[in-house]
Amino acid sequence: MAKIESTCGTRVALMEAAAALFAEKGFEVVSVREITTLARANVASVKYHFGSREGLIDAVVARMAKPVNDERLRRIKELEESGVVTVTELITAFFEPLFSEIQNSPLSEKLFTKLMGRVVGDRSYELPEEVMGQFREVASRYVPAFMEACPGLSADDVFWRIHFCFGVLANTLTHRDILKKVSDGKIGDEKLSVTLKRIIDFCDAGFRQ
Amino acid sequence: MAKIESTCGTRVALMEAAAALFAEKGFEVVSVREITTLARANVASVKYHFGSREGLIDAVVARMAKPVNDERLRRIKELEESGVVTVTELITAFFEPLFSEIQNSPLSEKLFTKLMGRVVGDRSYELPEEVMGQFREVASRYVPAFMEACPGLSADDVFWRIHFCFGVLANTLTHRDILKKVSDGKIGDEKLSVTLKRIIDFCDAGFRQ
DNA sequence: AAATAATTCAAACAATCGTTTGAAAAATCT
DNA sequence: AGATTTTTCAAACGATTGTTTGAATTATTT
Repeated sequence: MAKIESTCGTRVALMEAAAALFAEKGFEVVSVREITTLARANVASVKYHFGSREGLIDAVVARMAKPVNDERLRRIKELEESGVVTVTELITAFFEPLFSEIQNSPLSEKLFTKLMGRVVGDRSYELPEEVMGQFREVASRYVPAFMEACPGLSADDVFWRIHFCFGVLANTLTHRDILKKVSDGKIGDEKLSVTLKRIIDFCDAGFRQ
Repeated sequence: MAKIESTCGTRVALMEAAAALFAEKGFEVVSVREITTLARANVASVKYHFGSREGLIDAVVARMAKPVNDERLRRIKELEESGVVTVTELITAFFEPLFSEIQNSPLSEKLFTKLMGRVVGDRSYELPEEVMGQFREVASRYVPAFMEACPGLSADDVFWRIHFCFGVLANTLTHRDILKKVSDGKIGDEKLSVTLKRIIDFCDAGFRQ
């Protein structure tokens, strides 16, 4: 694995090395020594800068989730101010911020995508309370909006369908490369924006049935 | 965690204890000693009966996946012999065997569901070659069938949509209890068959758009 | 330039990891 | 019954885990 250069200190180098390794292998199976070696830092630097290994994970996850969730909130406010909101608009407002963040990340698209998928999908570790709070706030905005956009649906229906959309998202992010394997390299090389459109179309149809 | 009684020897006790722990925590974070303690067996018994820790994981996963994939193959043969096949029938034939197996499992429904979700969703570990072979065979049957059932779709479309269905399945299995948390206990207590119907309806609509 | 604070470092901590050993116990076969 | 195979067991293996220490180094402030 290539070494990662730090442009502003050990702290950032640690987070970027950790992010790359977490993406590749998952949170639970990456050791502190792997991270510090890749970041060209001392083993003790993790404790010094983040308190513990878990503190580093939390920092990495939080730094990644924050701009996405902020943009989700900004988008739904914008939508609600503009009048009647459709399911399609809501799904798009929920999914797109993730993908634009992927494209702006310092990590390679592939790594960032995998890492983001793990944040959403892995539950071997506890999400940091800071990120849980973000998700709760996002949910508290989007769930009522979805219910208003689908007057025929019960709260159960809406909750479940949002949950399904999450599943599509998480699985696609984490295992995007699997398609290439299964199809002998014929499928899975398209641009991220094309994949995003597939996801939105699928979830939109599933939601509206 | 409650102790697990063995009805036919250490080997089975190890597999059941391992299955329960893998379900609860994930494959990577459960130690051999945790497993043997829960199974009331010696540490060395894992090496004796399964060769290694990985051998035990493989055995647990294979034992779980086999009847499901067998039933999937039986179902699609049955469908194809009966004439024209619809997307809805294919999705049902693919999903239902999993859920009937869940209900027949010696594990509690909750644990088996989580474990099955990890088998489908976790990619921190490599699926055993035996199970990979099962999945390949199932895919080689279902993909052409889906393409025939959706004459308007390209191979790309079909692959991606099957992938999305997998995502819905994996996420629902692993994180079924999350809905209860997010909704303050109001949602998520329904019967498994009801949830299965939700999944099928969602994927069916998403697939046919 | 001296003093103070922030950061890095090699080395070691106890704990746990999966695995191995060789003998004791249990089960099976002759 | 004795002989043979299968299974269990306590104990230890080296390797690796996250964390901690206290001194050396660097950066910042006075």
